[in-house]
Amino acid sequence: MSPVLRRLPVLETRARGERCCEISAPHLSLAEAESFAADFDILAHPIRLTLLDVLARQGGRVCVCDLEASVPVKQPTVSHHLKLLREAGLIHWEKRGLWSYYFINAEAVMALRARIVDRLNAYS
Amino acid sequence: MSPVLRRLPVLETRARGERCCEISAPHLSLAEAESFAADFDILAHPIRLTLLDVLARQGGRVCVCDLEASVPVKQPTVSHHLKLLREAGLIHWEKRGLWSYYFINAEAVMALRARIVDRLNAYS
DNA sequence: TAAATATATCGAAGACTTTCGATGGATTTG
DNA sequence: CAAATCCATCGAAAGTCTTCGATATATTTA
Repeated sequence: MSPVLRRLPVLETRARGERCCEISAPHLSLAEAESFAADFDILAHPIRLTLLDVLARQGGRVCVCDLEASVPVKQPTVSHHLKLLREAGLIHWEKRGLWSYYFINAEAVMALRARIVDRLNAYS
Repeated sequence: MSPVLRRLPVLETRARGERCCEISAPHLSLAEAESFAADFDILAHPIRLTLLDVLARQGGRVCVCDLEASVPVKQPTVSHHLKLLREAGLIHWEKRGLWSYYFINAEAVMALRARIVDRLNAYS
């Protein structure tokens, strides 16, 4: 029998209303949980994942018109998702003449990946 | 000057309406993007992250009453998030007498982490 | 200077998510 | 069997997110 199982009370005979288990407080504060959730949230949309994919593959600058051609939504929606990615720090932009060019912030993406991997390592 | 910059057209003199860049089609299909987005989505909530944290730290079974004590929402909300985690395959449950005991599906969490790391590696 | 263009932003509509009170089924205990 | 308890589910209310047409701004070209 594993140590984990030995630690459990006899389940069916426990008095009602009692705590079930010796349980530690969550080590994650609410603020930490919200911050990690925001990390996952920015990635939790297929359009944003695709835009990041195009920008990462291209390596350099890509204009909005080309990004628009790579996803099945209209231009204002592309601009909206680009804004969210920008506000999350994952991409940069630059205006040149009539065009807006976007490019990956590789350092920010690596930092995000590190935070996410750390969190997931706590779970298994 | 980097190869990336040399490949760019002269930005300001490009004819209007033309493609801006030599851009490859996204290598991510819409279905793939949706599937990855779902992976991030299940983790994109502070309550779910906290519940997973408690379950992972405890290692064994935890009853709903104790999970409820570890997050600032009411019992139906805890049950709702547990259901989402269950449907995503990240946790298992078991009823014993009056109580429901939940526990981590460590294999599913590891598989999720592997998919997420793969995807993030494509971005930087 | 007028017309054309790229794209950001606005505002509204619709969809989806979160939360919780109320309820109900299942189980245990007196 | 009655009372108490745990907790899943339901349904409604509120909140948030996504999408897009319309518009505004900046820029370029004729």
